[in-house]
Amino acid sequence: MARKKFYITTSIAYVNALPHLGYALEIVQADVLARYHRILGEDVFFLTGTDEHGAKVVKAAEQAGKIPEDFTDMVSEKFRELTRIFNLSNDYFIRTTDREKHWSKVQGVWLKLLENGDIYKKKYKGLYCVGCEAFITKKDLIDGRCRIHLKEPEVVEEENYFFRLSKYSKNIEEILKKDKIKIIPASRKNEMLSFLKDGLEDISFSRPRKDLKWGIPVSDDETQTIYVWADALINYLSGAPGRWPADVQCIGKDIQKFHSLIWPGMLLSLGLALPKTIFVHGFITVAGQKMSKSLGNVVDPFELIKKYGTDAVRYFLLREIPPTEDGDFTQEKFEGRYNADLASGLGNLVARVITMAAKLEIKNSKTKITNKNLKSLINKTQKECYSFLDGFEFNEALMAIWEIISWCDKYIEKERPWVESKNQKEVIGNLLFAVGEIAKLLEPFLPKTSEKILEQLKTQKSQPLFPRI
RNA sequence: GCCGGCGUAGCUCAGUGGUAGAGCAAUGCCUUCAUAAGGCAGUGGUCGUCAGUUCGAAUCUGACCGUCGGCACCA
Repeated sequence: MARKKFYITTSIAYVNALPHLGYALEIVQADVLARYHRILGEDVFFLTGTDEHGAKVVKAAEQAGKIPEDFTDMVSEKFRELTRIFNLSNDYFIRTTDREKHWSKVQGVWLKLLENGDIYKKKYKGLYCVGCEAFITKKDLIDGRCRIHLKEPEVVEEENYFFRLSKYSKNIEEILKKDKIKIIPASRKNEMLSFLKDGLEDISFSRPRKDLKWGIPVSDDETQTIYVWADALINYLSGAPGRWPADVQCIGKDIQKFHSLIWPGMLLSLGLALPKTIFVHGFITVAGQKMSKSLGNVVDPFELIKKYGTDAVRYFLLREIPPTEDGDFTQEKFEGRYNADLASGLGNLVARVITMAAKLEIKNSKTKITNKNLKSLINKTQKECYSFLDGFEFNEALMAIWEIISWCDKYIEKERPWVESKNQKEVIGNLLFAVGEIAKLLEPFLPKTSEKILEQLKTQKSQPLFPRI
């Protein structure tokens, strides 16, 4: 029998700025799911990458004194490095500047949409701010003036290609209502449904080449550049040939609309299958405030990892940040979690068990579980853990695992296995077994730590997993 | 403005009609195998405010206050 396929994607990161902790959350969550489904024996493909076109990137490149080609190479490499330091198990890293893999696919999709009659040319009327050298939206206005340049914008008309999204509006509404694409959490689905009530409008799919050179040219019209949606979303096809449809697409709440409305519209037009689940995570605030350059409170994941280690940061993101809501980062919260859960909890338990086993020369390979309560707790926890992961509840899954740790600490206190007795070896045997099971359960979340624990069980040499801060 | 979420111990949150819960932090005691780690016990809350339904409300209803999010071409 063929193995069940599992295709999971993250959004592709926009390379106008360096990676921050919020993006790390998304790739770590996706990594846990990918690793979990590999454990289930499924044929997993895990895709991530970078989105590299558009005016903002050109601007950021200029500010950095670089040409877009070099700038995007540099920033994209930073994101690739992020995947490495987080120990990500992604199978591919797609870049939208990849002409061979991505451009050709995008242009092919464009032609298909055109063939289906879903792309047409239309005059686009927009508010253009001379100061910004770009179209701005009503949101950018204060008293009818651009909030940056305090000038009234001009109404400018230009010709764009449009995608007939309106045609699929009813269809998309049905799809979301019937959970043919399951949006998690439900509150995000409701947002989309309320949006769909009024029906969707057609959306522009291109910009004049003169305004946007850094992008993929429209297949049969050199005067136009393909706009972000028709470019970036295609990465899910170009980055993993033969893998579509995705089982899970991990995204942030800011780009929900594109994934829950525009993307399904495109797929319907193309006659492709729909993604099964869209998982929408929240944002990370810093001491209750939005992370932003202007506030100067952007948390650099590279520095965090350098200071605390990969798995400590993974643990914080998965345990402290609610999966689908905003969560808060502070140094105090981070170190609190670290000391309480990782150093005193997991790390300390592993150390005391291994030390006792080593002293008595009890080989892990010969241990078996004799305590019925422990046995049923482990079985129960494994089931819970898997079902929490099916529901994207990473924090709950970790809490369940930590119950075993707590049980073991109580068990040690009660049995006092450092005192010589006739069941001393049996007790330590049970503990060794439990620690091994904890390590196995932790693999999707803290892969390196899991490995270290299993290694220590073999060598019986205790080394601190998480030195106390 | 419209729509939706939330407001429970110092902090983070669980708890959808029947005598208020967990983890962290703080306190006391016990213990020493272990990363000054572990165990036990207590402390700690008029469950946002007001009104209503009910024998009985954190839990249902309404109003109000506070807070957060959504309301398409920035991704």
